[in-house]
This record gives sequence, structure tokens and C-alpha cells, in this order.
Amino acid sequence: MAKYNHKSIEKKWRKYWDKEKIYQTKEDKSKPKYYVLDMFPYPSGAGLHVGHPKGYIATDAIARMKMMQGYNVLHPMGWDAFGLPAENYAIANKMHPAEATKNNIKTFKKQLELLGFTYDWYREVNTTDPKYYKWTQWAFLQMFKRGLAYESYEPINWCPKCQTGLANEDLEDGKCERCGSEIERKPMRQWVLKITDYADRLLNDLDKLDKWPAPIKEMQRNWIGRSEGALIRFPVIARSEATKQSYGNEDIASSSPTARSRNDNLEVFTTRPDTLFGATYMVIAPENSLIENCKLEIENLEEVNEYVERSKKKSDLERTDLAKEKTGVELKGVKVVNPANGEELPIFVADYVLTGYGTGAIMAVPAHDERDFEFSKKYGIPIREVVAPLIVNEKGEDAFKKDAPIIERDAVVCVVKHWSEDKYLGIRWLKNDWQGFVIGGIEAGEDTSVAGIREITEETGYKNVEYIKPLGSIVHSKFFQALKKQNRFAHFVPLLFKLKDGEMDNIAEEEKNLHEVMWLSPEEVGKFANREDMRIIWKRVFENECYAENGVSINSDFLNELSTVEAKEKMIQWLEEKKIGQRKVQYKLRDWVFSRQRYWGEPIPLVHCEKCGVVPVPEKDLPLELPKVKHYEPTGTGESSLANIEKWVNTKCPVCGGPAKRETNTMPQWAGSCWYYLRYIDPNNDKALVDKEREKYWSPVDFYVGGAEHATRHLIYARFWHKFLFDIGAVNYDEPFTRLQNVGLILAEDGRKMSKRWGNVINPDAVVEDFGADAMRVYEVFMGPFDQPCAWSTQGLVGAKRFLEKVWALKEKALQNAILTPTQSGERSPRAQILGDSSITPQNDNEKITTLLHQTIKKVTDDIENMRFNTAISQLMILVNEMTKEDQLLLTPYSLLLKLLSPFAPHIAEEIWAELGNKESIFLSDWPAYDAELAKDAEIILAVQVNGKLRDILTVSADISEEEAKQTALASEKIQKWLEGNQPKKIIYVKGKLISIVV
RNA sequence: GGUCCAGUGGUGGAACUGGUAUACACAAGAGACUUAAAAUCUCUCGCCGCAAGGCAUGUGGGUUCGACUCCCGCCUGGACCACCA
Repeated sequence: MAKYNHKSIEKKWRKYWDKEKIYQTKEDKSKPKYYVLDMFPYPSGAGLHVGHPKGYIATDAIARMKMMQGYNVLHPMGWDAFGLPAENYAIANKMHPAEATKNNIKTFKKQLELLGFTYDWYREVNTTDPKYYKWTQWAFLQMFKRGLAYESYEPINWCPKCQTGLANEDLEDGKCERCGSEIERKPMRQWVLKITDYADRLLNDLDKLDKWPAPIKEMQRNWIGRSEGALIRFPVIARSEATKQSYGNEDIASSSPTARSRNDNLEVFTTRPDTLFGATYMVIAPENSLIENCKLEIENLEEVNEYVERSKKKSDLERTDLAKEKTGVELKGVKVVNPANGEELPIFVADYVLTGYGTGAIMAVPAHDERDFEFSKKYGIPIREVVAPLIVNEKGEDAFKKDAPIIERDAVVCVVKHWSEDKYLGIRWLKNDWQGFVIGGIEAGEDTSVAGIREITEETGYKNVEYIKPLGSIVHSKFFQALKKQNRFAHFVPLLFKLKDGEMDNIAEEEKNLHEVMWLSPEEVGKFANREDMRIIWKRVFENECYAENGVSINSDFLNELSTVEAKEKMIQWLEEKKIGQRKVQYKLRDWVFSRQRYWGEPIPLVHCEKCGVVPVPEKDLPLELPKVKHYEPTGTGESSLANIEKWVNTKCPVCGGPAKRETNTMPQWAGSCWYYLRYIDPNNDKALVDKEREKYWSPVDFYVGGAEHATRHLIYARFWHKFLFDIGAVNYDEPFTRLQNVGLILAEDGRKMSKRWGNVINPDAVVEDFGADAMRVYEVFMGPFDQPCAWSTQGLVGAKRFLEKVWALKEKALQNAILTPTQSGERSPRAQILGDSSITPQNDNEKITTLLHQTIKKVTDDIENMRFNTAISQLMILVNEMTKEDQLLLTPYSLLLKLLSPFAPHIAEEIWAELGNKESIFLSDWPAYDAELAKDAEIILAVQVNGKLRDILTVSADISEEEAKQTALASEKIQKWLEGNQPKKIIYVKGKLISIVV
């Protein structure tokens, strides 16, 4: 028998498939469609490494199975070729980006072709092809016409090395995602897409995407970052030089004659309008215009300006470094009035407030916000509690029980300090589960400190107790009291005490036995008093934590006693009534900075006319082609190199015909990938982005496979564009991708990422050469769960190759056992006949193989559908091992095995299939269906447990009844031994699995 | 710091809805074939124990006849977000 020669086989079938065009997708609307899509690659100069094709192998397997299942399959491929890396690569290699891109695509395509994918290359798209980007420009113009693209002069992220502005999404830890340079904030003119108009829909429609991985949806939710709250306007007042005062000086009322009211309001966004009464100062970002507006009134303007300058010089990285201490400067001479209570509040400028979010200013409530708390402690600003904690124990033994009654209690919680050591009193009640501080009920009319002293003495015997101070507000707590089987709604009054000495009264014997008293170091207390309510009280002893959760309003006038949710609502209504604020939904998502100051991108099709302003290039003139130039290096001035090409820049205004200049910014790399999946449907249409009828048939994408790194960029941008195209009637559905699957990274053998830098890159070409495309494909999906990262192992690859060799070796066995025709004894009959002819009854039908085969059909089909390729391959290995062990093998089961293997190892499957006498490609044959009856085992194995431990294993007929099974189990010698003559209390029978005997 | 995910042999990993833990593969060891090597084939392979049996899914508890799986706490690792008011 000829040896398995992957090289010749793979070459032969690639050629055949190409010639026969078996993967060319036809517009056959009688068949159900299946659109399976890969995230198209960025053709870099480095070529592919073995990690890149992993996703493509998966979609290819799915595409092949779906084809065989009778679907009309669309499985296209293309190139995302515009953008910075291509340009940088071209500069480094002294080439034109167009040329470099062309070469890179050629390399990529060649590499991909070696792996035998089902791509329909007649539908190849390339984002840098003018015929393609004509429609990218067209879509941009539609946005422009509808006001979704606008010019902005806000400072943006500028990468000094790449010499271009970047979107927020393009940053990693405040650094340029591409080159790692620290980003500067630079004000410059740019085009921005109003993605925030779609924020709500992008967020809400995530709920419809039930076949997307939950973590990706979560990341998008997080990125969009919706929060509900209120805008509140604080009137700004300024004082004359003579009355310069700082905050907290009570004798200056807002009615003071020296106070000059200004027309300014300081507007802030807050998610906690319920804490307005707790605001003790305001903070503005260094970029806030209030400083400019009030420069005459600010008495320490020099100091303020200095601070602002210092902040501007800081990189984003420094500014957002959480480890650093917060800094700020008070704006002396200017204050705001709290509209809720008329109090005057100082204003600080501090760079812990960000400029692009909300209004770039906040009301600071130190008692209930970590950052404000930290800042106010540093600058000695008063802290006012306006929310009493409400702890609802939801987990574990303390959680409220549904059926128990709710009992309310007022109680004191006494934190008691030792008279000489740094220790605190802990108490453990022996009868119930309580451990913590001394706690006791407050009697009617009793002063809380008196109640505390009484309880301490009663429970511990210590006589000389000194009351120090209250520990903040009441702490409400809902928990389950296990001993009394009650739900408790407790209102704890936390108090701090100190013992003067260790003198004790004798306490009743009875009381002594109830609890244990111990002295604990501060570290020990933290662990000892571990319930959330006690933890909060304990932290207050050191005043180093604030309460930022929901609770009950206090010290807040008309909000008092309302829950946080109710208080927020009431405050918003009040603000709206008084016209000093309103309800507001705020997003973290910012509008998409859509221009880049580089050459290699789609030109933005706009013209600047002195008379007419910004005018769109007429649609009939699209595409607006990128001029072919020799020099395209960035200018570094914030203009793209296009600005230097006078011939191109100077044009006529399409409206008035007068002189005009073209927009010289180009689109970002992400533009082309926003809609490429639509173009595959109709790649050559020059009348529309996509034909709507065709789109109706093929859309949405049924299965989209790609890396998780695109969660917050490509996948948000594409959804945004798609929704926009839906809104203007260009497409039929409002979400582009029905099902999404992430590919786990393939790491190098050393466990690191594959990278030129580490010299650990494995080239697929070499793998294909040495082991074959089929072995590589099988190995890559067998490595482990598809979405998990996994290190490459050449040894593992060897295993995959061995498996294919085993399949190959079975061919001879199957052919030997082919039924011989009577007339040509000793010769094989025409094999095609054998396969198709059901009248020939197998002479040695092997029940074991048949059962296993049908189980395998089921498992492989399900596993491919659910992306569990590793277990599909494992099941095929089991089948092949079994077939190898048997003396005889019929053609039919072998043919079915080949079909099951073909999505993973198409070349070898096709080769053997042909050798068996089939005239047509295996991929034009039907996918096997399994027979549930045949997949059933004749005999099953029952596990028998005694008291939960496995004691015997029985092999019984599959149709055994429960009674029979129990009798057989009890009759077993081993079981009898373990029963030791005892009568079983209970026998549990799980059909087809086990019998559990309880003695 | 927050959120989410994960932790199973020497290694990658399997285990359906709570029901025989370690499938499949790699590595390792022994043997066969060979003048020899490679390749191939056969066997062994979680730990302790001669065995009976006991112990093992990061760790400590809990629920259950029964837990890798469910619940609570802790430890470790990863991903994402990160001063978003």
C-alpha cells in the first residue's frame, strides 16, 4: 500500500477544488442559507503564524459540514489593509504602502491557500480597493448629511511617534496601542462620528444577542458605561478682595453685601443627587472654562494657573495613576451656592476630575465617595454624612429567610477600648452564632451612651466605662437570626467606649456561661467581627473608609428617611420643579474620533469652501481616490501628508464652483471593517453598497468567529454602522452578527505570545510542508477548548499526524473486506456500486462498530455545531482505534468515518473517498444522519454504591427494569459483603447509571 | 481597586441535567520487530499499599444517599475595565 503522502495529496486536491469551483457560492434561494464569517486579517509584512488560522480552521469545518447538510454556504475572505501599521511597514521598507499591501496580501493568500479552505475567492474584498472604499466613503457621506459626522476642536489623544490622533479605543493603559508611546493631549481639528447617538440602542440590543459570549457583551456594556443621574446647577458667586475667606467660616452668609452674584452656573453631573445635602466642596477639571471665566475674581490665579499648567504637562498615564495622591488648588475668592440649602461651598481645581466626562466638574460628597473622601481628608474639608448604611445580608447563613417573621430592633453597638493596651473587646455568644462587639437593646427613653455602659457592665463585668463618642450614623442591617429563627431589621447605634481600668463586678454565673469575652488586637477585630454591618462600624473607629453604597437618607431635609433609590427620585423631581437641574443619562462612550493625520486611509470625501463651508463631494464623484504619490510620510504638523499635494488639495467647490480645498484627514483603520461583511454578499455592485434583496437573503451573519480583542472596537463600530445603514434603509436587519465566537490564542511552545521579538514564531508553511495541512488543522482544533489560550506543541502535532496515518491504514482493510462479485473472484467489485447498493447485505456487520459509529455521528455533529472540536476529534480517535482493533471493516462505516473527518482533514478524506471509487467530491455528498436506535448500547454498565461509595460494577442488558437492576445489585457478592447483613434503608436507582444503597 | 473567568495526573485536557473522576492525546517506562537506529506494534502509567482497601479534582466548611459540578469563606492565576462622579 502506498504510504500517506500529504504533500502530493494536498496539492492534488487543492488544484481540483479550485478547478471544479466547488466552493463558489451560488445564489440559490431555494436552499436555506448559512453565512459563516471570519474576522478578515490585516495583511502585515510578517505573514501568518500558526495562531492566525485557528479561527479559519473552525469556520472552515463548520462551512464544510453545513455544505454537506444541504445549506447554501457563504464563507468568504478578504483584507483589512488600510491603516497605520501598513504605512509604518512601508516607510520602514522604503516602499509605497500600496505596493507593500499588495505584496502582503499575496503572501497571506498563498499561506491561506496551503491550508485548503473553502473560501469563495470570487468574493474577495480589499478595503484599499477604490471600488470598495467608494462605499466606505458613501456611508460616511450619509452620516455627514444626517449630522452624525461633525468637526471638533476638542483636545484628542495624540501619539507623537505615529504622528496621528487616536480614538479612546486605540489606547492601552493610556499608551498608544501600536507603538507603546505615551499619549499627549492635543487640541486639533478632527472629524468625529456621533456614535453616542446610538449608545442606548447599542446597549439595549445586546440583550437580543443571545448567541454572543456573555463576557463580550459585558465588556461592551462596560465600555458604553451608561449611568443615570442628574445635572445640577450651582450658582457661582465671587467676593471682593476685602472679604477673602476660605470655606467653613460661618459668619459669611450668602447674603453678605460684598458677595457679587455672577450669571455663571457651575453645572455638574452626579449619579447620587440624593447626597446633595452632603456636598461640602466642588471640583473642576483643569480644563474647565470656569477658570477662564472667573479669572478676574480668582484671588490666587497665579497658583491656579500653575496647577493647571502642571496638569496639562502630565501624561494621561500620570494623571490616571491611581497610586498617586490626589492634588488640587482651591479657587480663592470664588464660591458656589448649594441650591438645596443655600450653603456656600469652596471650589477646587483638581485633576482627579476628568474633562471629557459629564460636565468636567463635580459636587464632592466626601462622606459617600471614595475619591472625595480621600481628597477632603488631605485638605481638611468637612465630611458630612447624609446616608445611613443599610446592609442587607443576601448570602450565606445571615441571609433573610422568606418564611420567617421580620422583627425590628433598636440597639447600641459598643466598641470598647482596653485601658492600657491597643486592644478591643470582642464577645462571642456560645449559644448562637453571634460574635462581634457588645450589643444590647435600648430601653424606652434611655440615652444611648447610658444603654451602652449598662450593657458593657452586664455582659462583661467591667465597671469603669467611659463614653468617648458616637461612631457616625445609625447602621441599619437586615439579617437572619438563626437561634430565634427571626429576620431582624436592626437599627444599630454605634458608640465608642474606653475602660478606665480592669476593675470588674462579679457577674452572674448564668451570664458568664452565655458568652466568652476576649481582648483582640485591631487586626484580629477585623477578622472577628466579620459581618458587613460590624465591619462598617469597626472601620469608623479609624475613620479611614467612607460609605459609598445605598442606604437611608439622613441630615437631608425633605429626603430624610427615604431609601437611596427613593431619595434620588425625589431630589430629581425637586430639582426639575425648581429649574435648577434635571434628570440625565450619561455615557462613558465618547464620540468616535474618526480622522487620522496619515496617508494610508480612505480620504474623507469633503471639501472646504471659503464661501459654502464644508461641502460633501457629490456621490457621483465617488470614489475619491487616494492620490498616487512618492512621498507620503507624515508631516507631524497635525495635517496628513495629503496636505502637501497641491494638485490634489486644491479643487473646486461642488456647490459654487469657487476655489476650495479638500479635507486632508483620512479615515481610521477601523472604517473599512465596519461593513465588509455586507460587501461579500454583493462584491461587484457599483450601484449600491449591497443589493438589498441579496442582503435580505444572506444577512445576518449566522456565525462570526474572531479574537476577543475586538470586543470594544470593531464589534461596537460595526454594530453602530450597521444600525445606521438600517436606519437609512440600506440593509434589512438592525444587528449584523447573530452568533459570535472567540478564538483562544495559540501561544508559543515556551508559553509566551508568538512574536518576532521572542523568536518563537512558528510558520504554518513549514508545518504544512513537514506534517501536512490536514495534520495541522486536526491538531489546532484538538489542542483544547476552542476559546481558551493554549501553547503550541510539536509533539502534539505528531499525534495528529499519527491519527491521520491510522485512518489511512484502515483504507487497505476496508478494501480487502469489500464484497467480491461472484464472477470476478479475487478481484474487487466496482467500489462505487458497493457503497450505493443497499441490496448487498453486509456479511460481517459488526454491531460494536455500528453502535460506536452512530454515537460518533451524533457527537461529531453536535460538537461541530457547538465549537467543541477537541472532543469531536477525540471521539473520532476512539472510533478509529476500535476499527483498527477489529479484524474486518466494511466500506460503509469507513466511508461514514471519512465524511465525519472531512471537515477537519479535507484533503486526506477526499483522497481516500476517491480511491474507494467515488466519482464526485466528498463535499458534495450528504452529511451522515445518526440512528438513535443503532446508537444505543446493547449492554450498559451500572455502578453500585453502598453509602455513597462505589462497591461494584455490573454489566447488564440495556433494557433492564428498575426492579431487576436492584435485585441484581443486591445479589452481588461484593455488595452483600458491604451490607454486612443490614437491611437497606433506601435504594436509589438512576436509569442506565447507578444504584445507590443506603444502609 | 472593581467586574468577570479559571484552578482536575509529569503535560494539553475529558466528565451530558449532581450519578463509575482522570476519556482522547502527549511525555515517560518496559517489551517485540531490526545487525543497529528511526518508524511501527504491544503492555504499564494519579498517590499510598503485597493485597483487601484507603486517599485524591487549589484550600477549609456546608447541602445531598451521592459533589470536579450547587452554596459560603479563603488561596492562587488569568482577562477586561480602571479617578467615568
